[in-house]
Amino acid sequence: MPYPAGHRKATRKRIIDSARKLFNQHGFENVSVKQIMAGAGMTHGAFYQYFENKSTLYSEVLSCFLTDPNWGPRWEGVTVDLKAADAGAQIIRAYLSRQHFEDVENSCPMVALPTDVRRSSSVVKTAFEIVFSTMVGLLEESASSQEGTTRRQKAQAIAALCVGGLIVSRALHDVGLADDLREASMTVALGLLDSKEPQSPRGQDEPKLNGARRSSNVAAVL
Amino acid sequence: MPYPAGHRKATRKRIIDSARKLFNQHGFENVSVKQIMAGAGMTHGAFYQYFENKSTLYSEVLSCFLTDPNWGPRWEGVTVDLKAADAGAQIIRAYLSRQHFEDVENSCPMVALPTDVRRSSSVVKTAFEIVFSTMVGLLEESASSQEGTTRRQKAQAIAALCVGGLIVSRALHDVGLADDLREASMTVALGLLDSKEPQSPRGQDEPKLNGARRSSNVAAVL
DNA sequence: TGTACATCAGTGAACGCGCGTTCACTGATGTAC
DNA sequence: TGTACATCAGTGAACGCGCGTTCACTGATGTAC
Repeated sequence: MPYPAGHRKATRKRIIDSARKLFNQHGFENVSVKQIMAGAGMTHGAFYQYFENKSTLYSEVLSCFLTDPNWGPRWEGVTVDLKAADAGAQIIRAYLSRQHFEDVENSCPMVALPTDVRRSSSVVKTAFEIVFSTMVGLLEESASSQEGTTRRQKAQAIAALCVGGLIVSRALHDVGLADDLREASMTVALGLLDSKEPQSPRGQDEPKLNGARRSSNVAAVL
Repeated sequence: MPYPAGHRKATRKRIIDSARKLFNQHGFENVSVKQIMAGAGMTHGAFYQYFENKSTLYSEVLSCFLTDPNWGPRWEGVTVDLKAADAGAQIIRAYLSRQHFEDVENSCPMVALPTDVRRSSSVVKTAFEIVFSTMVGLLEESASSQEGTTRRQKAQAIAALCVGGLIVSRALHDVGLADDLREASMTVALGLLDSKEPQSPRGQDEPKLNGARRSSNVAAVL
C-alpha cells in the first residue's frame, strides 16, 4: 500500500474544509471546483477521486458541522461551556457576538447558507434541520415556559432570532445599525430566555444540565 | 415618435417584475439574462437597451419594493391595514403567515435574498437597509418599551425574528417542524409587541397611529 | 384616405470566457527481495 | 542497505456547454404629406 494510512482521509478533510469556507463566503453556486481544490492545495482534476460530483459535496459539507466535533467553528475569543448553568445565555452571546458577525468564513451554516439550502435537495435540508434542532434542544434546556408559550416554542423563537439577527445585520450597509440590531437581538433573546410566568415563583422549570444531548460534538453546530 | 408613450416604461417594468420573481426563487447569481427576458416575453438581446449590465439590475429590483406602491407583493388572502390600532400585530401575522411562507416568488426580499445582499455592493445593501428600517419603524409605533429595552430595540428584534423565522422555516426538510417554528415565532413576536414594563401601568407608551411614516408605499416592503 | 418614411423596440447569430467533468499521464510512495 | 517495482494520489489538456455581452439586422409603429 503506497502512501501512509490516513493520507486520503486528511486530503478529503482539506477539500471539505476549503469548500466550507468558500461556501460560507460566496454561497454554494458561486464557488467553482477549481477554487475549492486550489484552497486545498491541489488542482481540479483530483476532486473527482474524492467526490462523485459537485452536488454531492454540498450535503457532505453541511453534515461535517455535526459529525466531527473538531471541525466546529470557534470564533476568536468566544467560548461556550455547555455544562455551565447559564449555557443558554452563553450560546446566545456567542452566536450574536461581533466575532461571529465578522468571521464569515467560519460562520454557522444557518447564517451563511439558509437561502442556498432552501433551493437544495432534501438531503441538504435534512442536514440543516439537524443543526437547527440541536440548537433548539440546547436552548430549550435553559428556557422557562410562560403563559401561552411552551419552552420548546420559546427555544425555537430564540434560535430564529439569533439566526435572523445575524443574517440581517450582515446585509445592512450601516455598520452602526448592524451593531444596534445585533445587540438588540441579543438583549431580547436573553430576556426571553429568562422571562417567567409572572404568577409562578422563580426557580421552577430550571434547566436540566446533564441531559444526554450535551455530548461534546453538538458544540460544533454553533 | 414611433410606439405609444409609456411603451418603454411598461416593458421595463415587465423585465424588473420578471427578474424579481426569478431572483426570489433562484437567487441573484443563478438567474441568466436569457431567463429574465424570456419571463418578460422577449429575447436576451433587448436587455441591454434597458439596463447597462446585469449587475445594475440587482439594486434596481430591490429598490422597486420601496418606490412603487403597486409593486408591493400581496400574498393571497393576506391584508394589512397600516392605519389600524393593531397594525404591528397585523404585520407580524402577515409576515409569518403560511401564505408568505409558500409564496416564494412574491416573497419579501429580506427573506429570499439576504445572503445574496451580504455579498453585494453597497448600493444593494443600502436598498436592503431601507426595507429593514421601514419595517422596524412600523413595528416601533406598535411596540411598548420594557425594562432594559427601548421600543426601537424591541422593534428591531421583532423584525429580525420575523425574517429569521421565515428563512429558517423554508430551509427545513420537515414541513410540520417548519409550521411549528413559524407559529412559535409568531406567538413570541406578538408577545414581545404586547409585553409591558411590569411595574408601569398599562396604557402609557401607546403607539401613535398617525405618524408621517404611514404613507401608503411603505406597505410595499412587506 | 393612402403611401412613403424616419424612428427605434426587439431579434438572434456570434464573441470570448469560465464552468463541470473526463481521462491519459506523471511521479511520489511503501514494499519485496 | 540498495534497487526494482506495483500502487495510486494528483496533474493538466481537452470536451461540450451556457454564460454575459455585442452588434448588424428586421420589422412594427406613428407621422407627414
